[in-house]
Formats: sequence, structure tokens, C-alpha cells
Amino acid sequence: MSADPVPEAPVRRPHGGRAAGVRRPVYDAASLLAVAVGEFNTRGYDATSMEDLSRAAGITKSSFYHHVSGKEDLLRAALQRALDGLFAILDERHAATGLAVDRLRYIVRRQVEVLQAELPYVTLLLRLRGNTATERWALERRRAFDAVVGDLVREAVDAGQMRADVDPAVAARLLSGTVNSVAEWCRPDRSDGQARGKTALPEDVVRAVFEGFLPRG
Amino acid sequence: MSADPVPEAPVRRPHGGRAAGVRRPVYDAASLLAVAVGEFNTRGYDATSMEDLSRAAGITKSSFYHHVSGKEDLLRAALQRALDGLFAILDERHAATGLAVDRLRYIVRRQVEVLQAELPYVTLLLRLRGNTATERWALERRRAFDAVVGDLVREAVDAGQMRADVDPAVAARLLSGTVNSVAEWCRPDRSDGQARGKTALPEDVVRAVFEGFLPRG
DNA sequence: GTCTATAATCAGATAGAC
DNA sequence: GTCTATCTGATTATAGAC
Repeated sequence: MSADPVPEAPVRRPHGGRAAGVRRPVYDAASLLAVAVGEFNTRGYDATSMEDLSRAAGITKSSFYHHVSGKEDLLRAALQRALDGLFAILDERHAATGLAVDRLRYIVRRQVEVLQAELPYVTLLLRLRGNTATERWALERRRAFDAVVGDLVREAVDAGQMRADVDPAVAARLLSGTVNSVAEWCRPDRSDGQARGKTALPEDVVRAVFEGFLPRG
Repeated sequence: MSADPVPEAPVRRPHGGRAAGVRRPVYDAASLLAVAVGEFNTRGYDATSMEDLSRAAGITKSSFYHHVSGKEDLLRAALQRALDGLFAILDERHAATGLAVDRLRYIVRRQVEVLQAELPYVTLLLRLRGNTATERWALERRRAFDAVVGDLVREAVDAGQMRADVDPAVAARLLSGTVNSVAEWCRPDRSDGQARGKTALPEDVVRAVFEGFLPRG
């Protein structure tokens, strides 16, 4: 179920120097990808020009093209990374064994964790419209992930581990929607769970989804 | 708290006829807006050209410009309609009086109903990036709506009507996120609650958010 | 109201000097 | 590796005939 792991950013130093004190631009492919994804998420993929990207990287458009093959390739690399992170969850032990509802709970928690760890890449994935072949490929992969979750919800409902008075298909979509909505406001710097530490958010999402917001008892 | 109501589509018939049997194009401003919003939601606002819009309306780009003043004005009209629908909820009786948790429940239900009734317009609103002044205006209005909901969540938590072990700010965002995620898969034609009728979805969302997906008891 | 034709601008991408 | 200059095509918008 997993895909090829994306190689981690090899830090390569450029030859040409700049005036000392000037904010150092990024040069290697992985860093340029990070810059690009940031711009994509700020303006939207379609509204972001190669000029925008190169400016954000601190070089001209031509220099930028020396490092990357094009706009869509940047998008594909970013989406690959997001999808690899998500699909890797499904290979984990607790996602593949045990009660359906427990596997579901584990996947939800891990999904939020991956979303936090790979925030810009997952955010980009969640905002696709499907205009290019690359986008449609990623959307299809994403649907495959959601289908696994959907099947698990149905299994849990059938086993009486989840409430049956909400249609399983609707429940699955609300569940995914709730998890994915975190990308729209989560910021990596800020610990979103206030004073309860950095790991609080995944558990909050699990509680909200499975137990709801009403007081216990 | 409400804004000016948007006038309902005055059906105005065009003079120039077409060959009978050919699919009749739309001519009045409201119909062209509906067409445009549909295209915006399919491709994304930035990726949709005026050529795309005019082709979808069945006329040339120049003719299209005869009816509308520009791309951004179409966007503003659409966002106005979505925001009016949402803010009108806050003026309703059950949204303004009663226990905080009950007001919240009512708002969530009505939000889903408005989302269903004005689906394309609300969808467009929820996908904004803030590239133009119009988008930023709409985003600010949307944030104001969310702030009202956020305050209500805090009030409900403080009153012990909602669980206190999830940060109120996080709870409010998860709540809004869950509701808004419906726009990503809800289709007006299909009755999403399966065999339980068309009005099932709002209640399903309310149950999911407040009671969670675990079985009762 | 609709059309063809055309501005004026900006997009993604490349050539080739240094 | 970076740059200036340029190509090619798409984009928003307008002019003006019918």
C-alpha cells in the first residue's frame, strides 16, 4: 500500500556566493520544493507564477528553471511526499490489526500527526481541483486512501462498534472532513493544544470524532 | 449582523433568438452568475478564464462582457450571496436565545442547511485564498462568522454544557471544519442520507459533532 | 446583444552569454 | 549557477461592425 519513500533533502552548498549579511537563498531541489509549496499554499497553485516562486527563492526565473523542470513537476513531488506519508500509516501495525473501531481510531490519530509533520504538503494535496493529469493522479490516490477508511467505518458500524443511526458513507466523509479541516488552521510553530503540549491535537481530534463535544456521562 | 439581501434572479428574456432546438443559453445576470460559480468550483477561481465562462454560458467572451463587468465582480456577487445566507442564521430566534449549547446546535444544523441550499456559493466562499481585495473582504466576513461560533463554544464550555477536556478554540475550529467539509462532497441532486430523506444530513452532522460516532450508552 | 478583431499584459519555458 | 533577453501562447478587457 505504500509508495517509494521520498529521499530526504541532501544539503548541497552552492558555488556562487552572495554579499554577506544578505538573507541566504536556498539552492538544492528539496529546499526549492519547500519554498514552492509554501507559495502554492499561500496563493493557490494556479495563482502562483514561476516568477513568484523564483522571487521567493531569491533567484531569477531562469535560474530557478536550472534547478526544477517545471511547475507541475514541483507539484507532483510535493503531492508524492504527502501521499507517501498518508499511505505509510496504513502499513503500520495498529492500522492493520485489531477491532475495526480501534484501527480507525489509530488511523485518525496518525493522520493528524502526519498532517502536522508534513503540513504544507498535505495541505496542498487537500486543495487540489484536478485540472492537470498530475492533480487527477493525486486525487485518485487520495480517494483510494479515503476508501480504505470508508470500508473500515462500514466494518465498524456493522460490528456495532460505531453508531448505526448515521449512514456509514456519511460518517466516513464527516470523519475525513474533520481530520482534513485541521490543515486549514493548524500552524506548526504554535502548539495548538494550548498548554497541554504539542501532542494534544491528535488526541483532541480522536475524542471529538468518536465521543463528540458533549460532556461525558 | 445580517447584510443586504441579494435580489432574486429577475427572469429577463433576450431579444436575439437562436436556431430552435439548440440548447438555450442563459442571458440574465443571475443565471450567468450561477454558470460562472459552477465553473469556478470545477476548476478553481484562478484557473477559470473568462473564455471558459463565456463558453459555458453559450456565448462569446465579448458578449459575456456585455452582461458582467468582470471576473472579480462575479466573484463578489457570489460571495455576497453565500455570506448573506450564513449571517442570516445568526439573526434567527433559536440562534440568539437559549442555552449556549442549544444555540450552537441550532446554528450547526442551519449552517448545513444553508450549505445545501446555497451549495455552489458557499463552496466558493470556503475555498478562497485571499489573493484579491474581494477575497480578503469575504475572508474577513467569514472569520467574523466563525468568531461568533467560537465565542458560543467558549460560553458553552464555561457553562459545563460542552466537554472541557478539549480546548474551546480547537473545538470551535473542529466544529466549523466538520460542517464546512460537507461542501466537498455534498451533491444537491443526491439525497445524501441514503433512504432517510433529504433532511437527514443536517441532523447527522449535529449528532456526529455533539455525540460522536461511538454507540450511545 | 452578439459578433470578429485586437489591444495590452502576463504566463511557462528556453537560448545563450558570463 | 546565474543572468538578460526572448519566444510562444493564454489572459483580461475593449473597439466597433452588424
